[in-house]
Formats: sequence, C-alpha cells, structure tokens
Amino acid sequence: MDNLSSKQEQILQFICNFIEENNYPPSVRDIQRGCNISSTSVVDYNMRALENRGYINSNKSVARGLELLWQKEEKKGEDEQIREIPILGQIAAGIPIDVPGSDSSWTQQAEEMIPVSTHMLGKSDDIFALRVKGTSMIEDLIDDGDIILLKPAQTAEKGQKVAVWLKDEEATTLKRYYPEGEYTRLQPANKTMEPIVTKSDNIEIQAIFVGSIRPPEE
Amino acid sequence: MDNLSSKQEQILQFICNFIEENNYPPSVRDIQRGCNISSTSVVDYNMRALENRGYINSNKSVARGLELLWQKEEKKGEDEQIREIPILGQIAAGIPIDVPGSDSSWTQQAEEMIPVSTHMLGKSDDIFALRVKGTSMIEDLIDDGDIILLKPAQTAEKGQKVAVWLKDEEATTLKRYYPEGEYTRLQPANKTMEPIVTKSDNIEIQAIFVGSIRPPEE
DNA sequence: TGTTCAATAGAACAAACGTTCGAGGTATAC
DNA sequence: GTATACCTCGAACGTTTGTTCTATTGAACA
Repeated sequence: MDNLSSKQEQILQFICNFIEENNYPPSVRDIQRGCNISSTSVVDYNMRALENRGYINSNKSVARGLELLWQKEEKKGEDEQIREIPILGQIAAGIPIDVPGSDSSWTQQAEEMIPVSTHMLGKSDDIFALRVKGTSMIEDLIDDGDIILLKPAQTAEKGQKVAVWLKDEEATTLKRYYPEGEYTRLQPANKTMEPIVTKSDNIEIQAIFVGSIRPPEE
Repeated sequence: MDNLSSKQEQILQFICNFIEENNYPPSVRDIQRGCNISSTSVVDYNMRALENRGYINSNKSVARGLELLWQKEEKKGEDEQIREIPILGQIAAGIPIDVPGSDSSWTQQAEEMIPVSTHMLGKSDDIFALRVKGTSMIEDLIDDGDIILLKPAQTAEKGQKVAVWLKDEEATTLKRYYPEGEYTRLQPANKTMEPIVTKSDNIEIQAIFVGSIRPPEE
C-alpha cells in the first residue's frame, strides 16, 4: 500500500469497512460523508486514482457499482489459513496392492477434498492426500484409515517415508526408503512385517510423506 | 426454501448469482431484466415478501442497498467444512505434569486457533484442542507434539482415552480410562510405562479424545 | 513573476434508482 | 353474483447517484 496519498488510503479503508458492515459498496456521497470530504468531485478524483492503480474496480454509471480488489493485510491472513487438499485415492501401507484407477500415477480427479490448516503444510502448493489402507506403518503412527498428506517428489532421502510405484508389481505402497546401491529396501514400520527388497530401477518415488490426519474415533 | 413462489425463488437465485459475479447487489431493474419481469413494481412486491420472510435485508431508498441473508445450499456447505478450534494449552501424556495456567480447567483464552475440517469433528460445537507432551500414548498413535481434539465430558466408557484431572497431584494427564470400583486405573499406551492407579474420587474426567492432528515432519 | 500541476471546491445535470399509485387480472370461497 | 386475497401491469414521482464543468488553492520551478 504505497503510492497512495493519505486521503486515498483513507477512502480505501472506508470502502473496506463499509462493505464489511453493510454487505454492499458505498456511494460516492457515502464516502464523502464518511471521510469528511467537502465535494463529491474530490471523491471522484481520488477514486480514479485508486482505479488506475488497481485497488478498486469501478463500474461506470452504476450506482454503487464498486468492486474492491484490495484486501486488508489482516483479512488476507485469515483467508489463507486453510487450503483444500484433494484426496486422490488410497494407498497400501501393507502388502502393495493395486490402487483403483491408478496407472503409475493417481487419478487427478479427486474423490473428495479435505480442508487442511496451513499449519500442516509448507509453502508448497502441490500437496495432495491419500487414505491409508493397512497397518504396515503403525510404528510411525500411521494407522489404517488415516489420511496422509504427500508432496510430489522424484527423489527422497534415506529413511524418509515415501509413496513408491513398483513397476513390475504395478502397485503403489507407503514405506520407509532405504536405497542400498543396486537394490532398494522398502521398510515397513511394523515389526511383524518383512521389508520389500527390489532392484532400484524397479521403483519410482512418487511422493514424500509430510503429515497425517486421523479421523475421529467411534 | 419453501413458502416461496417460483418467481420469488428465481429472484433469490438471481440476486445470489449477481452478487457472486459483480460483488455488488443488483438494482430493482437489474432483477427485472434478469428475471424477465415486466414491471419494477412486481419486483418490489416480491422483494417485500422475501424481506418479510427473512431471506434478504433491504435498506430502504438506498440504491442497491440489498443484503442477502440466504445462501445457496452448496455454498453453505463450503463454508461449513471448516471450524476454528482453540488450542487451549498442553497436556501431559507422560508423567502427569502441571499444565501452565491450569486450575482444574484449562485457560479459556486460546493461545492459538487451528482450523479443522468438520470431517474430524462430530456435530458438537464445544470441541477444543491441546498439544501433547510426552510419549505415553505412543501405541495409540499419539506422539509428543501432536495436537489432539477433545470433547468436554464428565464421564467416560471403560477403555476410552480421556483427559483427567488428578486432584491430589493437581495435574492433568491423557490416559486410557479403566474404572475398577473404588480405584481407577489410568493406563498409558506405552509398554515401558506403568499405569497410574488412584482412588476413583481422586480423578475428575474433563474431556474425551476424539481425534488427533500431527504437524508435518522436517 | 508567470507557469505548471496536483488537489480541492461547489454547482449542476442526466441517468439510475426505490417507491408509490391506480387499475386490472385471476383464482377461491361464500 | 359478491367478496376477498394474491399477484401483475404501466406509469409516474422524488430522491439518490455517478459524472462533468469551471473555478480556486497552494506548492514547485524557472
């Protein structure tokens, strides 16, 4: 909010408050009164300035035909605390199973969206969600039915939890990632289960685990 | 949306769409054109009906001084997928520790709010959140640092995860609840830890666990 | 001193606008 | 039939509103 005279700033604030209170935009004369401006032409003059700089959109000759393109910083923040994350399907955390509708990637058409706090997310805007089937990651606190958040990636660090595509098996699974040269070990977090060891060129990392959401009990 | 003639319903829809498109309300004559109504007085007539039934709020004699109190069902849904839950403090999932600022209840003043999908919540509107300290509930997939959602309650079923106030110790803890007559056992979900057994009248159930949210890794 | 330019002031106009009025239409009930 | 309630129509009225026009102010500059 630079380049603006104090009067223009005042007008902008007033418009913002007025809309918040009344749910419809103010007229030129509302602004005049609200900002103690002596003439409607002064309002008009400054409104043009605001419009040229892209703060508002004024529909000519329409009473109160006024659109606010600018938002107070505080309000901006409020709106951005939440993001809708698509749940793209299921992933096996047990024995790799074929994911319905998957052909090396997940269906881009989300069956469901889940609103997630930006607390849970980094700044990346390509995070998606999957519903977990199986309990192979139970010791990493990921249970059957949990919803996990994933960030698309082609590579991963040793030990990270990743969603990998097994080419030969044509299946996807969620495991810890341990590259060991020619072979790669996919380690479940469940003592009762054996790791999957497969040729490194048989796997394709698809996404890295970034968080989980557990649906309520009962 | 009953009690409305098809014309009134049409007008309501038009107003809704108009606002969504233009960010300011339509004039009487906008509605007239938009709904193919022959006279402005017909619009006026039906607008009064809508106002009397509480669908809109019309500011008299003000151009476009029109407030929409009614929302399309679809939009309602969108808005209600999220609720802001207050994080009221911390709770010990290990050895009971005194919660800062707690005096048998949590501070009502939330240090932070966390937006949570209504997926995670029931219909109850009094759910609050706490940050978990300690790992005593690790086998129930609740780790140190997790945020748990709780529903206030005075009683609980055997085996439920509850937040209890220990009167003598003046501390709160999160445990599984096993009432056994005169004494009550508070069972951690961690094999390395012993249950707390105390007289049943020494404990006061404060809330029941309903879900958890794990902050992202790294 | 004169010039320029952004900002202000007051008045006025034409269009847009909410509202009102009288008349008519069309059902249903008596 | 008459009565009543509900809705429609067209025109008109008075206000609100966006816009324009001209004049003025005051500072910056040469």
